[in-house]
Amino acid sequence: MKLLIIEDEQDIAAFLKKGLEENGHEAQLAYDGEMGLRLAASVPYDLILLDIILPKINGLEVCKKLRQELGFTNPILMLTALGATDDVVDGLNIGADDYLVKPIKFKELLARLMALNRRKEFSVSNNVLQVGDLILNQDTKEVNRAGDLINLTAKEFNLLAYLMRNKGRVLSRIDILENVWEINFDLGTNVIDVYMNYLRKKVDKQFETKLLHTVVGMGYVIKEG
Amino acid sequence: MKLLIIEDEQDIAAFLKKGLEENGHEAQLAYDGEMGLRLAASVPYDLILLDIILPKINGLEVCKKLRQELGFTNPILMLTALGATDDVVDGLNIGADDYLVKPIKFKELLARLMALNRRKEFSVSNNVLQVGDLILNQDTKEVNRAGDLINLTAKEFNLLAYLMRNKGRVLSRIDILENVWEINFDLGTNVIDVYMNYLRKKVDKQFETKLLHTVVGMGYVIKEG
DNA sequence: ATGGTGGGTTATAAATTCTTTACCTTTATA
DNA sequence: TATAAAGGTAAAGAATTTATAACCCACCAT
Repeated sequence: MKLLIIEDEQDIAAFLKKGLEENGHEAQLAYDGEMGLRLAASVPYDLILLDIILPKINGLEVCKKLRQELGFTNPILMLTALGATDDVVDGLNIGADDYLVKPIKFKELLARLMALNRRKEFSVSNNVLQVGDLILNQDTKEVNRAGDLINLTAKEFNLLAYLMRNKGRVLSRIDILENVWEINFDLGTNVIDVYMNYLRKKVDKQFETKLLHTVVGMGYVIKEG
Repeated sequence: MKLLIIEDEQDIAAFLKKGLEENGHEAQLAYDGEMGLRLAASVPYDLILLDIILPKINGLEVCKKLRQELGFTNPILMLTALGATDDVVDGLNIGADDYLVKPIKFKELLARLMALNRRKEFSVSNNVLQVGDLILNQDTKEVNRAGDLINLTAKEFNLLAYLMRNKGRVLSRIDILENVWEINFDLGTNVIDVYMNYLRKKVDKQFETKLLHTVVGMGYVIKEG
């Protein structure tokens, strides 16, 4: 497993990293909440070990952001000082999966990693794309916006996924034809226009802020602004 | 949720039962391991609270039997005295999902119930797959739905197992061909369609809620929704 | 040989999706 | 502001996809 340890106490962090690596895992360290979030946003971890007491952003806040803003779905295991029951309760309510009380017994940590991992199998790869409040899951082929399930046909789904994979980038019709329709010639068609229209009806119409934008003479983009 | 509390200390048991019921759960009591196993065998509980120190059969033994002999797949939450770390580690290795240290803080218990429930869907034992009320045992090759035994041929079984292992994920015909038929070319066949049809007749037809879904242009999924 | 069973193909109707067409609206710019 | 180009949209028709019944074949036990 590839793990992230967010922990400011250097000796504990080093102890955990060493122990985990000796047991065949790959562990990276972050020394404060900010750094932890930055790493989690750029590397797909299987599990995150998260200390509650941290500089800059505390662990509970980090946990919430991991779940809500980064859409992190793998297990989060919190580290807490003995007796901080309220923190633990908060953490579990915010989206942590488990916790360990310091001082950490390594044997117990490993047992808990196994327990968490057993049930993880699904959220393995992060095949979830997000733009604003629009979420597309490439595994389940489900699309949600602000909680509502949106029903798309296969072509519509592929077009939206392609746009979302290139969020913020303007895609020409040729780009889109090549990548979604797998055609590299033919410009005498307006299928794309028609499909953008379909998508808009399903994705944007009933919402205030529009995500699908036309750039006249250039193509289409999906973005929040 | 329907819970079973296996606990010999009457005051703790009563305290738990009362608290859980006040929070909208249904709780039953067993005062020793034997009674606990008997109840678990006859009633389908969503979760079991299990004390480790028990008369007749101790909690660890009960836990093992629940998993191995009764095929109980829902969460087991162990109750343990402060400091009994080894018991906890053993319990987690044997198949428990979590533990609580006595004295029990009720607020924490509730938070943990929520946390367990969120991830409950993934069954613990590796050889038993479950989607809704459909249960497939990869060891005995038995398939049940709502208690009825369903008779499948080998191919049907493998196809269903593959779908269930990927519950919620839409699988393309190519995925299925590769994994169930072990063919990586050939698309001039519709065996899959035909077999899905067989499965539907046996698995879905006589039930109100359908589990097998086709996603036009993408493939098939098994899921509850 | 015979009949049953599992595994697979073919054929076809029905459902759904895709594409084109035709016409309308908006935008850029001279 | 006039004009051409670009984009939006409804609707019809084409094409693809899926469900299902019927059929075929190989294998196995009798």
